[in-house]
Amino acid sequence: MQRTRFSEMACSIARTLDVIGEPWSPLILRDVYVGINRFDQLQQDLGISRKVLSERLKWLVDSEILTRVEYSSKPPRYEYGLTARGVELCDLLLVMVRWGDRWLAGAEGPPVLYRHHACGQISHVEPRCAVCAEPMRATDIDVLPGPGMAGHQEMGPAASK
Amino acid sequence: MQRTRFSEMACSIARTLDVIGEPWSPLILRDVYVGINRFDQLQQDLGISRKVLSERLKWLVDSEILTRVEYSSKPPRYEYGLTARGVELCDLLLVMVRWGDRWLAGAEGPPVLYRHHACGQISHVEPRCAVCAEPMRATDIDVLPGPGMAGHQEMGPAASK
DNA sequence: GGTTAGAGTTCCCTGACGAAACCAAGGAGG
DNA sequence: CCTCCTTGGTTTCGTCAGGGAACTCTAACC
Repeated sequence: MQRTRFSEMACSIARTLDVIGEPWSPLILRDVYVGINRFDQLQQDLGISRKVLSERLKWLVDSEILTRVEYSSKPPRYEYGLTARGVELCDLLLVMVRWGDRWLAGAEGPPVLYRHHACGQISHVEPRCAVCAEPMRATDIDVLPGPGMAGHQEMGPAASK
Repeated sequence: MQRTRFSEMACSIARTLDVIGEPWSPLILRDVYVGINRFDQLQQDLGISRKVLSERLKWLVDSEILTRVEYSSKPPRYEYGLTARGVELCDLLLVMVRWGDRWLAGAEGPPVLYRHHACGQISHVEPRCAVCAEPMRATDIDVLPGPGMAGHQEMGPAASK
């Protein structure tokens, strides 16, 4: 019995979820982003089984999210780094942080703060329109079929909001 | 043997992933957002098993992402809607769309387009700083321990980038 | 009564995850 | 030389989540 193949859906959300739609990959991405980039460090920081970590790392490298770089050849030793698409995927993490801080942090407040270089303030990301730079939330948009929708009938959100 | 409890980690990303860190919940969220909000519609659109759909819907309602509203009492009939926190979680979907369109759409182009009400253009979200409105990407920030980090040693990304 | 619609629930099997043990290839130190 | 440590895995076995298919319940309609 086959697991659902999200990569074959005519939906960018589903395709993205095919790459990163389980908890460990985003958390590994986050660790690599903050500089925790070796196998044992990752395993200890995340408390993940070595087996799952090994599989996830391979998946992320094969998906071109991470690079695997040999930092010592005798004996062979490896570090992981972000690719360009991996760096862009970190945007997703920042949005998760904002949502988690807002709704799940409780009275303790956020465990991690993010200081924006440009303004020097502790801040969160806000989604804005890439064209006009005004806020662009789910309630601010119409959803239309795109060129990649031809030939696909399922996952067909042609409905206008 | 217990699955890892991401909700107990001192990390907003992990906590968010505890709520929505598998593929079906974000896809259900998306469907409800575009107006596909009844059981059979969801099941058909997503091609998900009725069992998993039922479980995921219950989870999302219990997590206060979705509401379950009776639209007919004889016989009982239900629709699902977004809560305020559910609407905010849709930001995550828009970021997924942007990444998926950019890296996974291939030659066909994006399956779905998003038109921003304010400027009327087909657009994508761009993460910007909530304080100064300048772009705020993963490469634009320092990561610091926050108030919710006290008493937690694991998941401790105090490293400054 | 039979059929349809809507919203699930149950059962059995498969695939992913978790714990623990094990493995290989080196380097460092005695 | 041998032992221990480090690094980066791999293997095994049991648990948990997902998938397919069948089933259930409550109504409305003919």
